[in-house]
Amino acid sequence: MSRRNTKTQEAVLTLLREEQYAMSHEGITAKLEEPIDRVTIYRILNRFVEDGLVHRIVADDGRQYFASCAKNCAHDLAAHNHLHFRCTSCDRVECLQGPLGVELPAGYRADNYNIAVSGSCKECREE
Amino acid sequence: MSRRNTKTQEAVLTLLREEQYAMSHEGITAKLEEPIDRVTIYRILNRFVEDGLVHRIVADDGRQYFASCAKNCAHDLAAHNHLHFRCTSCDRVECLQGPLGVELPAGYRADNYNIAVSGSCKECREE
DNA sequence: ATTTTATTGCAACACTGTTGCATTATTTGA
DNA sequence: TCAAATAATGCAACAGTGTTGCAATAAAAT
Repeated sequence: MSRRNTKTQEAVLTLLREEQYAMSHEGITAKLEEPIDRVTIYRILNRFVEDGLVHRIVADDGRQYFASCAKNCAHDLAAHNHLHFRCTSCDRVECLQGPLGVELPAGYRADNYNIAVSGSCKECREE
Repeated sequence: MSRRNTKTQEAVLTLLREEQYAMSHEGITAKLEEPIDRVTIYRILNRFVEDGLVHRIVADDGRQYFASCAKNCAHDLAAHNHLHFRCTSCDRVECLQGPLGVELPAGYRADNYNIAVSGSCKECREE
């Protein structure tokens, strides 16, 4: 199951790398110049997550957001252990600051961290 | 919009209070003796959340889970600032330990904390 | 007992994300 | 360079979660 290079994948990855916010499928669709099928976008994103190029955040609106991984964070669980903030006004999701001291009780194993706080971001509050 | 007492609401609240895990709509339906309409359950749960009787967790499967609030946590945002763990084997969601030191950058306001970690719980790992 | 209106149940919908399958396009290797 | 193998795409259809509209029901208030 080796990967192939395609324009569509390139377009999505470039978009995610340029954007400072985590993007939902909806946001990605909106920003793409050439329209790409909804299903294809989801499949591309899932592949990126599998390959560790992108990380997946489930915000507290229950939707998936995707953000380009910082370099070398591929498959590094700890690197995904940071805070995500969703602004309920502008609906942007951003990754904030470094790792949090989230500790599980003995005997538990974490496979995925999903730390999502929602509220109003600085920009929206200043308006 | 004052509230009225009904058997259905009583049944759902009792269920949530007896259960040590946070429950999804699905789980609630499964445990109810008298069947209650899906829509009604959602409406009851949303009312409970509004009234601060129950808190809502969005796990990293994107689904809503509901847990009876500890006494006096009603509308107290800080009290909801704790870790939620979803076991991907037994699919149970539990509320773990005390508040976390989640700090937002200056200018941000948090309206909702949703800290969800998934993995394997102690019980499932011991099997 | 009667009125008021919160609650319920049904049908229908909106939305997110996935699966199946035929078609297209990238790789690979002769 | 061309042909075969197969990854990626697009369309249709589906599954699941959660919501809204509306008529029927039932709790509370008079």
